[in-house]
Amino acid sequence: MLIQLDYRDGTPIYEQIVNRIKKLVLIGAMAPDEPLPSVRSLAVELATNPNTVQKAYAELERQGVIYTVKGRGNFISGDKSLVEVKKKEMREQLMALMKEADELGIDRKELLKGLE
Amino acid sequence: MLIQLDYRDGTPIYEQIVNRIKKLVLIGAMAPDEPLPSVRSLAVELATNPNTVQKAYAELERQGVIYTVKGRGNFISGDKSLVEVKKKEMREQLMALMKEADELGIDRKELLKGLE
Amino acid sequence: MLIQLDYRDGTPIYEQIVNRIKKLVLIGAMAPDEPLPSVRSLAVELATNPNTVQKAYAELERQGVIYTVKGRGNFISGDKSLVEVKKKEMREQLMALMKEADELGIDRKELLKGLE
Amino acid sequence: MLIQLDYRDGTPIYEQIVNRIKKLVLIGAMAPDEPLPSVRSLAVELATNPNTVQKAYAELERQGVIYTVKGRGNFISGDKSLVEVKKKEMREQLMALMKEADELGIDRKELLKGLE
DNA sequence: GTGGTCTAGACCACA
DNA sequence: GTGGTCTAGACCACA
Repeated sequence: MLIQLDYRDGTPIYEQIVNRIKKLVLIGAMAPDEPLPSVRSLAVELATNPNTVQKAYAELERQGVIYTVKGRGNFISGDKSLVEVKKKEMREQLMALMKEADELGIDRKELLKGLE
Repeated sequence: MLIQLDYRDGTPIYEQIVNRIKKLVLIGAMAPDEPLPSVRSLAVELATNPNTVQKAYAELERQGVIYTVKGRGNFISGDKSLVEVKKKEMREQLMALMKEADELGIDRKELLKGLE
Repeated sequence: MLIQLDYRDGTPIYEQIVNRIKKLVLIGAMAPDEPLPSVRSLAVELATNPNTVQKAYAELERQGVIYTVKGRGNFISGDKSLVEVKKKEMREQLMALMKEADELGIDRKELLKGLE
Repeated sequence: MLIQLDYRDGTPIYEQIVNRIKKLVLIGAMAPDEPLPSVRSLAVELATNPNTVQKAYAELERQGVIYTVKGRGNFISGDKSLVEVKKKEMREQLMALMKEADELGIDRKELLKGLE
């Protein structure tokens, strides 16, 4: 798996793993029901602790990105609507930004110029 | 000062203080060279630890939002370009968002629809 | 046999097999003394590990739902009172629920409204 | 705090802690914004590992039962609707039970007799 | 082999 | 002092 950790950046390792895998799923690099590397093997690959990978996988399962089968491993969920969820999140971020701009008297048009 | 802390929201208290004061300055609620409440008095007002307020003020000084005069207190910087700095930050956020959208194959136009 | 496993749902596979077979017996889909598929064939059918099916059968035997004849295979028990046992279990669950409701000050009548 | 662990029972310790605290909140034994014992002190009290308590608290926060303030501690959420949520859960359990009874040809009235 | 839980203990940010 | 993250390693259920 193409996961690169950045030990300098402040975000926790387990969170970096979560984000990376979510990204891989979002861009379609990992197909539904495709198995993820085992907790232990990924830990070795990333030179980190199995507990840390475990924490990342647990969070991914909680978010519905993957599912776990005891004794078998972890697999990508078939949830195709993940991109839709992401889109919604981005819309919310944009609207919050626009609201902030308004409060500061910054022109929306100017802010968005050339972004389309 | 009109600062309301939200203990439930996860962001550290010192960061909430920083954000609130930046906001107050940005919207013009605090004029250049206006004094801020002393560390101790604000700590009392917010029912928090003086260390926390101190940390917030240090961060604000680092960002150039306020300046400290030893023995006299803390004051709002006269930096009128603060809004400009903010605008630049917002542009960067927007460009990062657009880049992410591209990676996920989300149409920029669709994402920005109705925001102007 | 009409057994469908759900790998996404968290319950262990051997337990799903146990539950499914108990259900089949309870609803009368499997008659007393009827033979069950062999461990190996069911394992193949379910694309799972023979150990898993073995564990499920052992548990079913422990519960008295099936019986094993060495060299011949596994068979449904003639225990017609299985439904009675189930009914008793359900009563116990209901009474535990009612007890919990009492502790929380939830009205039993309200909780049971429209269920008869 | 009145928390008793049962090391014999199979449910994980962290989950027992979660359940106990939820119960205490549900029955009103702990008021909103009341502080919980610190991770370390509860670990000592229960003769368990701080990580285990930490895991329980993290889960409680995820469920909205408590909220965390870094450097200060954990506090009970003011969510009064917790009982409502619980009631809804119990209704769902009851309806599932009734459905199962129907499938087995068990009379609902008989099953519910004397429970009100 | 695979995931889940737990211990013992360290280090860090925050208050 | 308080919570959050992480390491190193053990033990267990499950497949």
